[in-house]
Amino acid sequence: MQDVADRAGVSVTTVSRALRSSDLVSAETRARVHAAADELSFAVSRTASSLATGRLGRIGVVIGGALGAWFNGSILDSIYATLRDAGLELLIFRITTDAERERFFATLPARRNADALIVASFALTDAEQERLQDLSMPLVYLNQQVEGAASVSIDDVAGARLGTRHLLNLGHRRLAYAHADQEGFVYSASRRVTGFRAELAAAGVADYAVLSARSVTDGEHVVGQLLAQPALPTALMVQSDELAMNVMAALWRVGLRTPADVSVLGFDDHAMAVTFGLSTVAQPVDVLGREAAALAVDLVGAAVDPRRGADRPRAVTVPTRLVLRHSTGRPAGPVAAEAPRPS
Amino acid sequence: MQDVADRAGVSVTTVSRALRSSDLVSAETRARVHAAADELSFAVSRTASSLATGRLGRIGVVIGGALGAWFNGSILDSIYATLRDAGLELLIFRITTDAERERFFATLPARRNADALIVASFALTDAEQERLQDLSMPLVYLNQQVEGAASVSIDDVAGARLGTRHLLNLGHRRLAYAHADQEGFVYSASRRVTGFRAELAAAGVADYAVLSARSVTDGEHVVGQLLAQPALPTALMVQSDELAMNVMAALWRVGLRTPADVSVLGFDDHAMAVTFGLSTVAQPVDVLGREAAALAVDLVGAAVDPRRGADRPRAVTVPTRLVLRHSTGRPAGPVAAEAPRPS
DNA sequence: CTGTTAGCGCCTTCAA
DNA sequence: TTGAAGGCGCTAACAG
Repeated sequence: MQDVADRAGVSVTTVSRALRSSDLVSAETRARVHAAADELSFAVSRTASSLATGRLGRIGVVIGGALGAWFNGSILDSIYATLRDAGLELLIFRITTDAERERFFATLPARRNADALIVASFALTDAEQERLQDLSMPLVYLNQQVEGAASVSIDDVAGARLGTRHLLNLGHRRLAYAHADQEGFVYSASRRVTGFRAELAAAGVADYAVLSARSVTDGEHVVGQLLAQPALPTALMVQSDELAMNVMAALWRVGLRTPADVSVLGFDDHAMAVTFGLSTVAQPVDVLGREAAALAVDLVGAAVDPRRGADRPRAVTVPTRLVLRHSTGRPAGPVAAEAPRPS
Repeated sequence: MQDVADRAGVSVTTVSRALRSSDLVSAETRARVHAAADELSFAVSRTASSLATGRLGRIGVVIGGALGAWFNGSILDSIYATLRDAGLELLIFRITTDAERERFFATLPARRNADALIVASFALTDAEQERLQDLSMPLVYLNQQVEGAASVSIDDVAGARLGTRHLLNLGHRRLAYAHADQEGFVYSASRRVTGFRAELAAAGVADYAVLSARSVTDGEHVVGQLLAQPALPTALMVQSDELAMNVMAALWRVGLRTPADVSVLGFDDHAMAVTFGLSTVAQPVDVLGREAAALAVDLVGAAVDPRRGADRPRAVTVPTRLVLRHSTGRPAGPVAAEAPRPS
């Protein structure tokens, strides 16, 4: 910075101000400084300014599971975009194993290393939540409600009801719900089955089964259980698109067609859902990420300037919506369904 | 740090050393310091140490396209894991639009903000490459060869030949290759078609077509062109799994079965390929990411301590391999193919 | 093995 | 509108 100052014939202070486009610098001086900086292709060291200002300019995101997983990748995309617009960096804390989890909460590497933390779809224990409070830094929870903390989430119950209602409206009266055993630390969409049950109860339909898979990839097992029912359900709601697609593929393999033989409805709106024509309850990941990031940015701002504290609601709920493609249709009956089928 | 020092009854210097587990501190002192640090739940500020040491402890990754895209997400996963083991952070520079691209190369935000840069599957112009050289920081290219720079990549030509040979070995003599128009700045696997052609030439097979899609999602268009051939090709090699899956789905929709009517072979080994039984030429993303990160770490080390310069080869090539599932089989003939089919 | 002394590069008073 | 001085928290010589 000293060299820029020399070249522009001003002091470092002025360079600092000019580069941050402070209005305490005359337009002319500012131009001169910028020119000098360009010629020297000088860039301010974020590290040094962080040290001086006490603000890191960085928001941490705690992610459970692989970054390549659909939800994680998508959410990172929208968080990234929002932070970037705010001139902030994204710092990822990925947690994939129990060991990593323990280590994260033991050492809290985010301490003094980010201005705020977004906890993305990661089911925390009470102890872990408290531990995070100790960080005494702004916290935003994503798809997880925490007493007194800022959060952004979808309403899983409402979403599942929405989907179930669709199946009901199509005329299905013998249904099933499939979910994957939760993998421990990753956020579990377990409230969805509650919505499924509630909607059926409200409609007076009691003929349904709840099936489970060992993993999100285990469509076979779901189909196995489906076939074991006294009478084959005509519609199946699945906890996530990923599992739903595995179920669809398994269904096709045993010669069952969707939706002619069984309707399949997913949840999420996974990138590949379009490809295979999976109808689904869409979760607006882009909105989720954007809102969470915006909240984090706000909270950081509020921490600096307490006057603008409550700009934004602290707990926002983002609506889900139904996306109809080709995997749901009327149950087979006197008049055969005519929706396009994959086989 | 001062408070830890007070509590442990030593100087800040000693605290600093103890916390970095320097062997210049007695075991006893170190224990005392660690105890004090724990009690105060103190964490070293990376920002401050960066400023003092001149090393950022951070590796930048330039990524073209969405973080949620399969390749990007997967590569980030393996890079992350390797960096984390080395105690380094990951800083993402995502570039999705031309505007972002220009801005990135104009401002070079990575300058003074990362110790090294990994350029992931992002086709750079010569001017852009030079611009990066100006950064004078260690550079590692991923799936892109740059004169004199470190790189990690697969051999696209060899991979495509491998896949083509498989189709040939199955008995196919009328083939097609499908690719998506490159999206401009994202890395293009255009060398793959070269491998396809070369292998066919070597086998003396001249009966083939090259089809193109407008996007990676546009399976319909590929199928349209496929059906327009004088005689339906019995096997189709596709540039990427994502496009291949869209093609498969389109094929099924028009009533063509894989592999009974046409074999489909992808390239990548996308996470969803298993689900839909897509045979493919696997690209080992985990190895790619790990090697690239390791190379970056080495180069940073070498920059500090020039003695250990050439530990690791500067241009590594990672082998692809064939993964056979259910989308490829013998062409229909006197004896019908019996591989499982999705319909 | 431990402490003292100087910065790292920037930003924020305070003065001019 | 500009500059000078001091300090952010840590680490790297240099002593001892």
